This record gives sequence, C-alpha cells and structure tokens, in this order.
Amino acid sequence: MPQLNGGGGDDLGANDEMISFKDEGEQEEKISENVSAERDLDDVKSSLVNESENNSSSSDSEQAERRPQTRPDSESYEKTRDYFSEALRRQQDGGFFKSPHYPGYPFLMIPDLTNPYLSNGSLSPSARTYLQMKWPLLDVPGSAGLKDSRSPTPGHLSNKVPVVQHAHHVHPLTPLITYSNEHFSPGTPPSHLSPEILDPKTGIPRTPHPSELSPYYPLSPGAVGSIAHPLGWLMPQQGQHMYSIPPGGFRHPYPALAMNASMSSLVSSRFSPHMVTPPPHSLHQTGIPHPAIVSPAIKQEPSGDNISPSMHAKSPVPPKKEEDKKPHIKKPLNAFMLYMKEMRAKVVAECTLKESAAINQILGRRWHSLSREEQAKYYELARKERQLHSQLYPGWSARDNYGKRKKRKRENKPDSKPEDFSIRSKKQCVQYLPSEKMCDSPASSHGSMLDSPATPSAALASPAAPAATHSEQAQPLSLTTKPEGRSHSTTPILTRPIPFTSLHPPMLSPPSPFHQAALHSHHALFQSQPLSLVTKPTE
DNA sequence: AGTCCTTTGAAGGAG
DNA sequence: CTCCTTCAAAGGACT
Repeated sequence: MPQLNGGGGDDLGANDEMISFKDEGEQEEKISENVSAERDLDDVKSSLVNESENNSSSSDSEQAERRPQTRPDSESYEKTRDYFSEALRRQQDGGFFKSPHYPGYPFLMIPDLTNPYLSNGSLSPSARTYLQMKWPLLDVPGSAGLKDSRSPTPGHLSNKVPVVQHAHHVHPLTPLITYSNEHFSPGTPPSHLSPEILDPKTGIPRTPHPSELSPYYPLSPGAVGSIAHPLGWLMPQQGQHMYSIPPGGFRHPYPALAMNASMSSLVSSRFSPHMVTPPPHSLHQTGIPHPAIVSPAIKQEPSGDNISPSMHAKSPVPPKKEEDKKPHIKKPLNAFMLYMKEMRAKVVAECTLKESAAINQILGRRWHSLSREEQAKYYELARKERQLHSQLYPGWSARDNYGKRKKRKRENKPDSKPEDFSIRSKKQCVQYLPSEKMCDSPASSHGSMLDSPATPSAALASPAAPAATHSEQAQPLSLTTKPEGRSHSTTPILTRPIPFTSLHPPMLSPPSPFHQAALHSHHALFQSQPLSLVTKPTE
C-alpha cells in the first residue's frame, strides 16, 4: 500500500505520471499557447454556446459582456467577476505560469484549510493555491470573508471580491488569491513563510529541517492554525468546507501520525478545524480523523451548502450514530482532478457554459495544453495527496469504494453500440463538443494534445527534438470522437502520451539532456504507435 | 432523487 | 504485463 518513499524522498512512487508536452524554454510558445488555448476555449465555447444557449459565435469579450444579460440579476457580480477574471488572465498570461525558474516552482503553495475529503468531496479549489513569490496585486480580505461566527460581516469585502460565489464556489482568482492584509499584508510576510514553524504538537516554534520544507506545502500546521482561512471569503458555498479556525491556532489533528513537514502541512491543509474534535465515526483506525472519511449521511449532504461555520461549530460533526456503516473514504484526487478544481472556476467564468461535462472537456483540453512544469505541479500535488492518503488510511483501497457510488451506467455497455449513442438523450457528448469543433481546438483535429500551433506538444519538442514533436502531433490523442461517452469499449488506444515520468520519474526539474533524450525516446515510442485511432472491438 | 455526462489519472482485478 | 473497470469532482440536464 503506501508505497512510501523508497528513498527518493516523499514520492509516493507514482513516478509514472508526467506527460511531457513542451519545452519549457519557449515562452513565446507559451504565450501563443495561451492565446491558442483561449482560442480553443472560444471555439469550444462558441460551439457549446451555440448549442446550449444559441449564442452565435462570439469572442470571449463579447460573451463576457453578454453574461450580464444572461444573468441580469447578478450584474454587479458579473462585473466583479469579469474584473477579476481579467485580472486573473493578466496574471496568468503575464507570468503566473511563466516563471523563469522551474526548480521548486515559482509558486508558493498555500494549502487551504478546507477539507479536501469532505462530504462534498471537494478539495477546495483553493486547496492548492499557488502564489507568486510576489504577492498578488489583489489582496483579499480573507478572514473577513470567512463566514464563520467570528468573522465580521463579509459585506465590506463585497466590493473587492464577489461574495456571491460562482456556481462552483470558486473564484476565478482562486489561484492567485492571497491572504488578507489582516493576516498577510504584502509588507508583512505571512507567518507561514517564516522559517520558523510551530511544532504541530507543542505549538512551540521550531526551526524546520530544510528537508522538511516543502515547496508545495510551505505552511506548517502551527502557522496554518494561526491564521484565518486565507480563502475563506470564497468558501461560503463550499459549505462544509468552511470552518472557523480556533483562535489559538489549530492543533495538528494527527499527533500520532509521523509525518514530515510537508506531509503535516498537507494534512493541516486538509483538515478543517472542526476536525480537531473528530467525530467518532470518522475516526480512523488509528484514531485519526480524516476528512476523506465521509459518512453516507454527510455525503448526501447537498453539496453546497450553506452550512455555516457556526453550524459546524455547533455540530462540527455529522450524526455520528446513525452511520455505523463504514465511513466512505474518498479517493485522493489525481492530478487532473486537482487541476480541474482549480481551473474550473476560471473556465466557467470565461464561458457561459455551466455544464460540467462541457467544462470538463475544455479542462481536459487545457490540461493537455499545460506545459510540463505546469502539469508537474499538479502531478506532484496529486502524489502528495496519495501519499497523505495512504498514510492516513494504510488499509484503504480504491476498491473499497467500488459500488458505493451510483451504479455506473457503463453496465449496459455490453449492449450499447455506437448506435445507442444516437438513441441516447440529446445530451450526448456530441452536443458538448461536436467532433469537428472538438478537434480543431487543442486537439487541433488530431487530438487534444495536438492543439493549436502553439500546442504544448509542439513546445514539448525541445529544440533537440523537433521531429519528435512533429510525430507526436500526428498522434491521435484523446480524440474526442467517442460516440458513447467514455465507453471503454471504444476507448482509443493510446489516447494519451506515455507519462513522461515513466521515463524520468522526478520530472520536476528543468529539461536536462537526459530529459531531452527521454523525450526523444518518448516521442520515438509514440512514433511507433499506430497513428490511426484504434478502437477496441466492442464485444 | 437519482443518473448521466465529461474529463484524466490512479488503482486493482482479470486474463 | 496488458486490458478493463471504477472512482475521484462538478453541476446542468435528464429520467
């Protein structure tokens, strides 16, 4: 189970997870990539919008302007959102993902205090928030936004931040949001940035061992506990994700758990304060409560909703008794899921579409458009997620959740043929993304990874491997022509490139000669793959 | 109310 | 080892 660090550090052993796409040196490419990505989005959006909202193809801006019309009742919100969206766009285009420095990532990861494994299963979009070393321009009154009994009315921050959250409860700026001035004024480095951290158990400041400092989870439990939820303002709709933080800072809920700083910070980031007083039912076998443990009751909890922190304070725990059943421990989120959580809001904000299926398609394409390092960021996060998860639930198996979810309709796969697809409800994937449309975007008529000219795959081709890139572009990647949804029977073989990490595990360092060599073989491997979309015979 | 849709990735069982 | 299946998130759409 826990394939804990075999020595390579805290890796969970998932070294097979890196999709290499582009050479990171090419900033121009990136820029154009972004542009193309936007274009892709536009394309998709247009098609999607056309389909779902009968909006003639229009540019983003146009749509953005129209949005208010779409939702006249939330004009101010829209404006605000647009404003921030724009800000976000600028930030991102301006370098959010373009830091010249790769090692260690140019971001500061601010794990949020919400519970990623909560009933609604959300790893708060902000859970993995990367902040530029330079504090973002926007300072969000975090604590104020925290809808907990102690927090002041969020009203005063409505001017700055859309208190009215998106459908997905994620603010477009989520990834850029910083702590409130109150707690982290740009001029006053957040406590968590201080090399001195509080001992999770004693609360006594200590100097962490260098090796304990995770670039991704810089927050020490103590430090985290001493601050208000940085993203609380956007959490309200996250419902159970919003919790007030004990004034005294929140103690590490897993004293018995041996973790390195990175781990502990991760943990702390995932356990809401209310978990400090763990519900009996969610106690892990080790006596450790974990948010991932979701009692059926909680799970049913209407996501969303407005379970105020105060409510949590009252009954931080769901009905314990009722659920003798085995608590539902959710799977750790994978890289893409993490990415989705983070980017969904942005996509939603940029697109009038709200349907997750459509959004996810866009996200899927964007995912492929991400540069290597960008993806690495998420892979690393996911790896840590798994690592933490495995440590928390040594005996847990993904299999445990089988059948706990609604039945996968895939069941009828056997009888479902491509034809069924046409029979199905109008709401088919086709509707979301017409094949043509789908392919002209990131997939650029060849596959998701082939995207636009500035596609990652193109960029992937390091100067040393241009040809390889070309070949890769010819690959049928994630060709979204699956007639029947995700039917595996028609799943294209080799829909994705072989994880780069499978070639070079770490994948968190700049492309080295080795990387390039690996890329070469990688691409060569690809080249050897069938170029045509191969589907498995549907039995 | 429950499912489907859609995406990628991880995990584990089956062959 | 490969293939297949399930689940993870999300929320509108559908049954």
